[in-house]
Amino acid sequence: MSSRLALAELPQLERRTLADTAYEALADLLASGRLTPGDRLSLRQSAAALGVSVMPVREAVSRLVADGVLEVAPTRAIRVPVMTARDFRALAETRMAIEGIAAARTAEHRSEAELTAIRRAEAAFRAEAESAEPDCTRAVRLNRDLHFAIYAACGLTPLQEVIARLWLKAGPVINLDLRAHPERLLQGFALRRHAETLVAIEARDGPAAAAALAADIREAADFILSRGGLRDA
Amino acid sequence: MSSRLALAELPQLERRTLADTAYEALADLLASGRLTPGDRLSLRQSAAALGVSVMPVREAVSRLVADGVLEVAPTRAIRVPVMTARDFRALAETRMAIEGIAAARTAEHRSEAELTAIRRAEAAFRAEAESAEPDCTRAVRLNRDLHFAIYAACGLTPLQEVIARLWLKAGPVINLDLRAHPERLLQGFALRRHAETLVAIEARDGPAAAAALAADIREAADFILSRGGLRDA
DNA sequence: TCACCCGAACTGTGATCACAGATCACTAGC
DNA sequence: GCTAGTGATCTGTGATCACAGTTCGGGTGA
Repeated sequence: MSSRLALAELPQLERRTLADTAYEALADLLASGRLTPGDRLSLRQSAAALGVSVMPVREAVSRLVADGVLEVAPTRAIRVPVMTARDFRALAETRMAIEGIAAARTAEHRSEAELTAIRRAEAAFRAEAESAEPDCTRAVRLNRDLHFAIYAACGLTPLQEVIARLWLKAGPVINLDLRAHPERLLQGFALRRHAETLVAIEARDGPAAAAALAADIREAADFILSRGGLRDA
Repeated sequence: MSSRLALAELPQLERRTLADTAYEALADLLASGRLTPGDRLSLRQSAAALGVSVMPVREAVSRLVADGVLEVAPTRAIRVPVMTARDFRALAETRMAIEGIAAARTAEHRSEAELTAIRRAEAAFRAEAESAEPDCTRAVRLNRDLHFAIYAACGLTPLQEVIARLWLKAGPVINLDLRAHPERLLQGFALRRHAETLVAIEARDGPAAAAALAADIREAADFILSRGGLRDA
């Protein structure tokens, strides 16, 4: 047929189910901290809010439960898990190890284009953090963008997916803390570690990139733990 | 009440839904290689086989899809993903990195009881592999037991969960290969690496444990890739 | 004033039905 | 003989209903 070539250029249009949409909506609620540890979630209420039946929400929730981002209590209530300080520490250590690996690989494998993207993301976060009136919500998103710009260049898709799930799990705690204590952002804690990481990636120094990024995670976690907002183990 | 203490000793009995059971049944099918890459899965047929309605199966499948262990094709067909050689290599490299970390942490933190458990698991696998007529299915299970005995001692629950998901994802490919080429087991490839890992853990040598375990994963992956059973990227 | 109990309203879980789209065997037309 | 089309049957997706267990508020008892 004459249209063979033209048809070949058509992008595969993705199939989005209502469950996918519901998943993203809930994940966003969690990642942005509007759903905080201990909060309960009702299938029917969520469904009503999203304007669909319970079915898609049910599927979305079951995925989030499988990820450990939500949990069903023995009483069958769905809620955001309340992490103990011990749990949070373990999660942070896991993130330091795994995200450190990704940063190291990025430092060793990154292309120039990827380096440019990382530089741009770092600059965007810095601009927000150093601005006269930083917007916390925006800063959190830019911080996430920077981290994932780094992980995207590591060359290992499964590793990225693992990290994305860990972030989803840590999201509620981190954002809850940030909303309660936005001053940390102003002190530019993360800025130095980000700069160190960027320098290491530029220099193709894997171990240094891993160390700097792990330090970033550790300091953020230490800060949150020092606030004492988490339940003891 | 007088029975307060006695009641406190009761273990919380877990609530098992049909969806949980269906999930385990399907996961077992995948991990044991009875469901191989490319196979299609029907909700209704699976439900009939399990003697339940489609609902629990649906939920189980949606979890497995979220884990990347199953996928829904754009035609809405559910199937076991067919990995390209490139995908499998990326998965293996991710596993080498992450499971290496776990092994290193185990070497540095393990208790004597955990070391004993690991020794026992290693001996069990060795006994099966060196027996006159090794049973492949059994050997695969013992190999898994050994690896997870190591990971269980790493002290980081989130890390263990991450690894479990990676194994589920790699399961179909590995088991498919093993069923097609059981001779690798007989040659005792893995035995040396297991022994090296055990020695390193005994000596509390983290880097050595990570290297030995990563080598175990790499050699298994290389063997499978050399068979050419996987589609090119 | 406090503890208890009962019932209404809610919870997640599972089954069933409805529907649009995909498959596949088969046939009509060239 | 081979292709295009057609209809029965299957697919996953979503909505709805049924049910048992939980939660919570209001009343009754002491």
